[in-house]
Amino acid sequence: MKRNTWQREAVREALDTSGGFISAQGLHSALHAGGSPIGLATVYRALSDLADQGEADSLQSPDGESLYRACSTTGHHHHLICRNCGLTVEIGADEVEAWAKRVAGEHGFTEAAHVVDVFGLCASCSARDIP
Amino acid sequence: MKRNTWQREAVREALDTSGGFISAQGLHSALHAGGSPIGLATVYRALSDLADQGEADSLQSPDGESLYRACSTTGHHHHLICRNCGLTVEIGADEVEAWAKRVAGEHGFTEAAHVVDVFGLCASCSARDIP
DNA sequence: ATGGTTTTGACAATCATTATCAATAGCGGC
DNA sequence: GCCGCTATTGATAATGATTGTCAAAACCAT
Repeated sequence: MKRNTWQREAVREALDTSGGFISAQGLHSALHAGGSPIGLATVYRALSDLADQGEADSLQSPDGESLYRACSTTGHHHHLICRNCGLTVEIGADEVEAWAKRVAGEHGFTEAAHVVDVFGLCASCSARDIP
Repeated sequence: MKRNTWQREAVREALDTSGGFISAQGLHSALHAGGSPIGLATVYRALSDLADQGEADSLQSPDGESLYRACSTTGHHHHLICRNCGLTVEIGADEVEAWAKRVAGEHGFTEAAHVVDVFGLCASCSARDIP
């Protein structure tokens, strides 16, 4: 049976609040900064549970960290992420789904999963012009 | 100044031989199995050099390891990878390039880069078992 | 409130990767 | 070919994220 604990709620809420993608360690720091005595291991567990249940998305930062984010869209989708400020836009991508499935099929591959993420500079960061 | 050492050659050759994506640790094991006394740290350095020079592609496996591969196509391309045996097919993806650029533009993003990789089971691995 | 279980959290363990640094080995100049 | 300078190597320590351990605490149906 699955139980409801304030720790899980805290993680869920912190995720919602953060807005963009954040690491487990980062979330733990944020929670501690907010006065919560939650343990690091618990944050990892909660995040991985949320990800399993589809309540959170996860992806790997370019340097190998796992990042998490509360996703509003419940179905399968991808992300457009500002590499400067972290602003994230959820994007549906039927086009890409179809393409991935077709390409996999053409080469005899089955059980195709895919990783599709777009990184760029959002409008305001572009305007401000980053080096 | 950059020097040519048999170690770097060994890594380059092992990469060519391997065919698919392989981890630094895996390459090191393979080299040792072949009798080479090359050091692990050296393999890491050589791989990261090759990746910098564009002689190798690198990507992160779903579980966070960095994988490397000698890429035959010099230009921009993506990969279709067997998650069981590592067989890799290089795929051009004009469709996806166009899509990524368009989606980024629609949201005011600039300097869009993208990560697009498809993981699946290749024909022979599909035919053989796998639960 | 009670009991049976799940969950927590401090800490150890693991795993990939990077840094350290003395010893080694390319390479240009002789 | 031989010297010397310096980049490179490699054994090992260090790092940093993540996972495992397990007794104590918390949850929930009764």
